[in-house]
Amino acid sequence: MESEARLEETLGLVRGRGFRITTARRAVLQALVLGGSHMTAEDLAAMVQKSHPDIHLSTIYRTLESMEEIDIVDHVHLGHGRAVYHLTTDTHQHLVCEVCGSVLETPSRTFEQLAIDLRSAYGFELRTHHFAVLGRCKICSTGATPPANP
Amino acid sequence: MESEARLEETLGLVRGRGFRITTARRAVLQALVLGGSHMTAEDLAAMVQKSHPDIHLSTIYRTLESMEEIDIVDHVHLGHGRAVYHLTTDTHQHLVCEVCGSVLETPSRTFEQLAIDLRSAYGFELRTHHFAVLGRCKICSTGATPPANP
DNA sequence: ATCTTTGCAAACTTTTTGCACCAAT
DNA sequence: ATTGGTGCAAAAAGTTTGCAAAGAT
Repeated sequence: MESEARLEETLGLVRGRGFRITTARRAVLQALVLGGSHMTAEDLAAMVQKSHPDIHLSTIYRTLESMEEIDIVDHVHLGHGRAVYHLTTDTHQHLVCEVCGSVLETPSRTFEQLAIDLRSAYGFELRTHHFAVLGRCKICSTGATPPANP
Repeated sequence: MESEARLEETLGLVRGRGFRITTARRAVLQALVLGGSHMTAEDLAAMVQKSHPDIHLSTIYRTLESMEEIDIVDHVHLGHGRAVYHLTTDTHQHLVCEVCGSVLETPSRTFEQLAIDLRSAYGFELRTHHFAVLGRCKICSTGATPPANP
């Protein structure tokens, strides 16, 4: 099983950085491995609590925070408040439809040219996969309300 | 005065859409015209309250909501919670440094190629100037912690 | 044994809402 | 005179924190 190996590898990193391996951390990382890459803290809590009902939401937040410190996890704000979390090994972008809320993934490569442009024009180092791109998905953009974009 | 004209023009749109012109709306739109394009609701409240101390923050939010409905105002989430608001006539992008928080503006044109790519690959209509781009500014990216980006 | 991490409850921040009053048309 | 807008206070929604107890090393 690929995902098992991925979990163990990640746990190795955690230990390597001097952090303890706890039930909560194992469970959260497992949920991140299995659950895809648009999981909110609450999604993760729900998933984790299926097997470990007393792992508290605040523990999820603290775990995520620790994992971000050591670059194992990253989060993205999809626009309307709640953040979504994913393993840093998932390198992709989110295209979020602001009409229907659907999320499309695209490889980071799509943003390479933009990164180059911003670097040369402004010295700005784009952190791809740390922001969501808003717009309208194929279905919603061909519907009644056309995009109000120039 | 250019900004006066801009305010009156905007108020015309408000009236044209069947919305009433109130002291609060005039004041908020004025603040948006004068205050630049990274103003949070609180920033706007502070600005408005200099001359109209009893315009409540909740009124600011409701005004912004109404103005968004009729496409006069748009907002962007800069990552860490609070949203910033701007007139839709300000068409530019925000490059937000996730280390120092500074905000750089870039013309929408910078994102034209990306918009074209996303449209052809996914049928996704990018809404430029509705998202913030996170990364590290020139100063912060040459400092101690290098960007963790491939 | 030590020092991290957790559970809980409570605080916090940003935004939204219910309701009675006020004001623009 | 109507009906839409506002002030206030209180509720949501999402996240963070203080503290004492539990758990990993």
